[in-house]
Amino acid sequence: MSDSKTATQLSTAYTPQQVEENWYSFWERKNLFHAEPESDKKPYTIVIPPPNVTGMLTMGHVLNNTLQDVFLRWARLDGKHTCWVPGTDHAGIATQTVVEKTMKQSEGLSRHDVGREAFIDRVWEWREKYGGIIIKQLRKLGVACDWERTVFTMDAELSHAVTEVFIRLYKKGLIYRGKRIINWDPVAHTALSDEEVNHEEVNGKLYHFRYPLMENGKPSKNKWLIVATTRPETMLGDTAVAVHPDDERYQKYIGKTVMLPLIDREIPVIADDYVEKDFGTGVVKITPAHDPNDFEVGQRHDLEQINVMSVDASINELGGKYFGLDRYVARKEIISDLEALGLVEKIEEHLHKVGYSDRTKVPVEPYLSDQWFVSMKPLAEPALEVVRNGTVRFHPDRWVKTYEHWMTNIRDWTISRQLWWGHRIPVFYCDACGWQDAMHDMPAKCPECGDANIRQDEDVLDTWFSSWLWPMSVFGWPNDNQDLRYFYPTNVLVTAPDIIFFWVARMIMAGLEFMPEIPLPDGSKREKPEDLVPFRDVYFTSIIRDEQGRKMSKSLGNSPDPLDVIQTYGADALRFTVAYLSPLGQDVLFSATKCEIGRNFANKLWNAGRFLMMNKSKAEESGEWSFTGGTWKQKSGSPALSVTTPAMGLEDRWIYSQLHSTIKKLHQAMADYRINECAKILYDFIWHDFCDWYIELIKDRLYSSDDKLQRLTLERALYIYDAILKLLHPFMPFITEEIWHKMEPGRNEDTIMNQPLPELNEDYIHEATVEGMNYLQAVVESIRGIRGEMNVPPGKECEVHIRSHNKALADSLIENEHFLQRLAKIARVEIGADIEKPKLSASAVVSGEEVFVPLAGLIDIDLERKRMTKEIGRLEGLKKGIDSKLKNEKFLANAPEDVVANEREKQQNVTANLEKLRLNLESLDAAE
RNA sequence: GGGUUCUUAGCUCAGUUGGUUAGAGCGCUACCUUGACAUGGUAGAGGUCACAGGUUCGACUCCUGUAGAACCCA
Repeated sequence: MSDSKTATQLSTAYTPQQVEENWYSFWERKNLFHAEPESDKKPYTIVIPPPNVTGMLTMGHVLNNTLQDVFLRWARLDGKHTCWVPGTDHAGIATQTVVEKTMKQSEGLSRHDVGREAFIDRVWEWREKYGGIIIKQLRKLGVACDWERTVFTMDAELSHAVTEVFIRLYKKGLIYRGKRIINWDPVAHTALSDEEVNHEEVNGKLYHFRYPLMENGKPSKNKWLIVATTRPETMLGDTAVAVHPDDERYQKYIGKTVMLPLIDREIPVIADDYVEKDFGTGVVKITPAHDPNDFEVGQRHDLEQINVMSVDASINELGGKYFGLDRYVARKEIISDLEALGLVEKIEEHLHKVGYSDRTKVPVEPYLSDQWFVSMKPLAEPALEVVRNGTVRFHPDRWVKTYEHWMTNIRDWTISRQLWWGHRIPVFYCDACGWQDAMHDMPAKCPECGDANIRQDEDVLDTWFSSWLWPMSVFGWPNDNQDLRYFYPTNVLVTAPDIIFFWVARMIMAGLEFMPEIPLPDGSKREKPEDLVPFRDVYFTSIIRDEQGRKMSKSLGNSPDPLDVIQTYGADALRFTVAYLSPLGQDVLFSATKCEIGRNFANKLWNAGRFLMMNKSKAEESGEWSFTGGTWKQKSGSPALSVTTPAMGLEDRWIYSQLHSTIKKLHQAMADYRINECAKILYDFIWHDFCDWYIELIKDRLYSSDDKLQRLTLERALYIYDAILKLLHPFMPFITEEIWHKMEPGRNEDTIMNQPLPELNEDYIHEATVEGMNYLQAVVESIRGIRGEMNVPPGKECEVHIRSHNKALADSLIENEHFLQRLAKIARVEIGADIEKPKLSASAVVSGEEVFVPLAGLIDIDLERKRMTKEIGRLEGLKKGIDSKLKNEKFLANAPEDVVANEREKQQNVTANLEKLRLNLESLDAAE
């Protein structure tokens, strides 16, 4: 197939679907994403925030992974040795729940029916079959993950790291077991950490109950203390009522007792300054086993802790007649029973916060139980320091405050979970002698007494207990190896801000605690904080919301399926749109139709490329010349043309200048993590500078009969276009790869991924050139404006007469007057200092120069008068502002010199322009 | 209750250290199928930058307060 056919056969609309499939399999087949340590290159590493193994691709993932891919691909083109490690986490509760449900539905079995080992086998089977769908889906997005390095938190190596860390912290005394009030998930039947609980405001009730005072060993019939509670059912476990020690109303009752109704337990009235005098009646019931504050009060006063609930939050045998009832059923019955006894004082509407399980969405139960905890204070202190001193930088940096707040008020981490799926706690017990220790493998017999009955702790660890090791464990920690030495620390972590505590903070702690033993690549000791932290930069992504600003969620059904979006618009379009719409730190209101931004942009790029290729094919038609390696080659061996060949026109110098400004701005914005800025910079340069202006400007030369000029023109345009493809590639990898290959058919097995970015050369950035071009553009636009407003038919040619006193601008315009023909349908240009204003002409002032468009027979004097009056009005307003500034002595005294000078210049220009406009308006009146 | 953030054109949003004639995309209006592109081109309408104070020669930008919205933590 000849090149010319290829080019002309290109569809006028870009269709991404097939193109994207093809290139992704090409990249994978060539193993382009894989990286091994290379000592002579600088690494650039990212570890993926591991999606849940049960997960499906969401818009959140799209944003997150697009950003990572942009950073990584940019770094790669910028000469770094890039490695992006993908993987999933085992998501203890979610995965276990999914498999339990499946089992229940298909076989009617519970996990207890099959037993622990068999159940875990089933989870693995499920994972083999369905787990990691998201890993496949991510490929559709085009991400450059090193799939060969795909890891899973339950892999043997990563599990070893988990156990090792547990053992070390255990031996250091930083992991302990204790009986505490924790957050209990009554559906998943497990403890949760504080971070896994979401507090939401609900309209509840505040119940006021009468607890009869004891008099002479009997409950009084008419004296009572009124307690206020939002949770009546917990009264079954009350072991005291409390008042504030300074509360005068209740002084006389302190030390007395009341009778707990329904249960008939005599409980003391105690004084504790935890009680708020103003809340409710100032008397609170104390339930040490069901409220964290009450627990502490209970400890101070040595109160009994009575746990009245089972693991499913139903009332247990200690709840008397309510035994077996669900907590909310029990609540209703307790209220009606108390009402029957006349012990309900009142019930008020009450807005309060209820904690919900992050996983199962049911209200958590504060629950007294034995759990494992990590002491966080010692780990938090150094981790706080590295963020405060900028070793780890947050983008946007306001998250530092949130981080500081959490780190300085940090509480111990509940790490045990009453689940089967996960890393089992590596603590072993000998019941015979009471020995216990943490170790990798179960000992055959007790090291103390020799008893062979050793049992392992039943619980597993919080999934985040493996995730916090992720940047180390994916490279094999605790084994010292080249991967870990070379790729750690990673460069940037891209994550949603809602897991700043779950994950970001804890990873920093883990890095500082566990990495000092791993040497640097050169074998020297790793001791500087910047080598220990898991990443230097953390990019907190936007949150993707729907068009009404609601969070995307499954239950609302307001989340477009990214795969559908990709199918409709293409992955490039989705990626670009998401990057374009996501300012650092602000939420994004997204809907699928917004992808038209990216799709249209891709189409624009495609058609610009198609246009250049069609011209290239035409130039190659004779067979004498061919364009390869970025230049023209001739069979006879004539020297190639080059972009550095002299005689660049204004438009050439201008587009080179714009290109290098663009490169410069992109580097800066990229370094500042202002990704939406990068997308806008590219969009504007490509669409407006390159397509709207440059391509239009070179058409005359492309269509000229001088084929040398044609080739030279094309060479320059193709050079710019090639640079565009590379700069845009991180955002739109598929289409850029596709076009890059189409540009030069010989590139078969090569890839744009391995090309270097166009190098910034500031010598090309040329202020005077840009000014000259801007003048030309402004003249064109003023003529178009006149034509438009005077309703000059588009096909009708006009003349333009320019009274110019600026020789440089005039010369430049004379040199480039042919552009006015193409861009403004101007048949003839007259330019000079003594040009007369033609009668019956429309006029404008551009850069101080008067532009006249003779319009005999076409002009509508009234319309033109209106147009000019409007412009005069605008300038008058402007002048007024400037005048008052320059009259203000304080301004003259205080403002910097350049600002004042600038205002003076503006004043002169505006005044002169106004004068010209007024004169021209007068002459219009005269012409009538 | 504490903290963070937001409020700029009809809609969605940019606007980096205070000095711009306050920008873009969509939508709208008019014209245009001109030899890359109608997923397009040209021109145009549309904003007292939530409100009230303050700092400053100068505030969309900094400070305080008010109103509304969102999120996080107790």
